[in-house]
Amino acid sequence: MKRRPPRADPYHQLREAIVSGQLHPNERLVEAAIAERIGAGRTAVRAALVRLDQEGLVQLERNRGARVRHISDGEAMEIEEVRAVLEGMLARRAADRITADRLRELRHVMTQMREHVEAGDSIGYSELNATFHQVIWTAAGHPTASNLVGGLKSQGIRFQYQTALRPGRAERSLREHEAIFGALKAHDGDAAEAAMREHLAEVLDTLRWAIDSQHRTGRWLPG
Amino acid sequence: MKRRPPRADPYHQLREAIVSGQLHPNERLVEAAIAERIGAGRTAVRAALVRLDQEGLVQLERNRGARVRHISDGEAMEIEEVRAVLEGMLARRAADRITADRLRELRHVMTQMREHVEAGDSIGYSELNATFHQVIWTAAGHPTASNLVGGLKSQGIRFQYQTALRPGRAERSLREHEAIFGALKAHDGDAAEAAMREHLAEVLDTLRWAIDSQHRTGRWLPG
DNA sequence: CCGTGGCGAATTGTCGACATTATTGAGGAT
DNA sequence: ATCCTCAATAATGTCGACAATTCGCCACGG
Repeated sequence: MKRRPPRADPYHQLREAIVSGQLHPNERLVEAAIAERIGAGRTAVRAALVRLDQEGLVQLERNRGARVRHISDGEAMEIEEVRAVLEGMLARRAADRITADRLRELRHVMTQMREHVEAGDSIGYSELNATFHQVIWTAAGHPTASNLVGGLKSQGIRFQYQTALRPGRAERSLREHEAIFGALKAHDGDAAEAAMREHLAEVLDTLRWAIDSQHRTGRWLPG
Repeated sequence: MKRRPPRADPYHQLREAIVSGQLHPNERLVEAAIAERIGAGRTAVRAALVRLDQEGLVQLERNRGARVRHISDGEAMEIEEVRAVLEGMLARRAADRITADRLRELRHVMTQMREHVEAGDSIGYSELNATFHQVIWTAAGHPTASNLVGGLKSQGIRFQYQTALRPGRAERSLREHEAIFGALKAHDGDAAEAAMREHLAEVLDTLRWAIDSQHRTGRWLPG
């Protein structure tokens, strides 16, 4: 069951184009060009840019237009740190409140993840990964925190740094998700938060590896 | 007719008006009226509303205009929860990195806080309180987390619920800040996070008290 | 050779006008 | 009295045009 982007409004289109890497960091976003590209008026594009600026995906300078905001190495790590703290809290809450339905859902997602790992499809795995976490957010019943983590540009980071390329990462990630699932199933808040934190600590470690890897392979300009 | 101040950024003016309570929750925000009120064009006001919507201070419905977003009791508590987690992390980091200058600054703020408490000036105290926390954010050197907590509408909450009215709250709050300061001075990350969490747990408790108090004193419509 | 200053193209910021959409209220039928 | 219809009204959404600003480019002078 595939679902296409909910709307074709400039905001979602631009957001998708940015986090998916179609638009590169520091690339200039000219209102008229975008408007024509996606078939909308300049007004709508402008509103979208304001939103994306507030969200941190775009940098908007007065009289100078908009650029795709470049996420530095340090900032990428900061984002993952924040994510770890917030998702840890969410996992703890989710352990108390998760329903049997949601647990089934998670199990289903994990089954698919396993298949994608075995098939070597890291892109599909990444999407399922996002789904897995989102189900937990929902189960936590904490809209405020969910919106904050959802607003973090972590999927953009995964793309920018290709963290999935680390050898053995997928298998390990899978085990970590299983640990989280186990804690949720047992309704053990402490364990859930711990497992989630451990998982995201690994993600952060992989991010460090990816950064280091980029530096070794010729991207010597520090971000 | 009064001449409006020529330099008026609609965004900041509106934001201030909202968090300070000049504009009430659910109050409708008509673009033309605001534009004339603060002497700006409708375009600028519109952009400001988009930003405030993204920030969560304003609710923007398509073809229906904007309202000051009403923060429900539950959401207020959620916000404070998130704040506790994030500020806890920031306090931990600040303990490692804080400089002597910043410590002096904090001590100075605390001295003023003490004076305001003794003078019974809870409004001035509230502002100093905000300053105290902001200094810690700066010391933590973590822009990502700082921006997130800064974006939370916690000062609006303080206003909406009048948490400072709780008997003995100010004195207790003062002691909690001293504990945080002590941990930072000792560069003890664990203690700093613990003290900050304890402080914000107390804030949350006071918030519960304020909510309950409001319900008892005649605001029977649940938020 | 290098800094300087000023056209000129490109792009953004702002305004006004108009189309589109919700909301309100009166009036009539049941 | 209640509900429905439908015009009147008010507010938002969108577009086009124009002013203001930035930036690249090139001639000019030291």
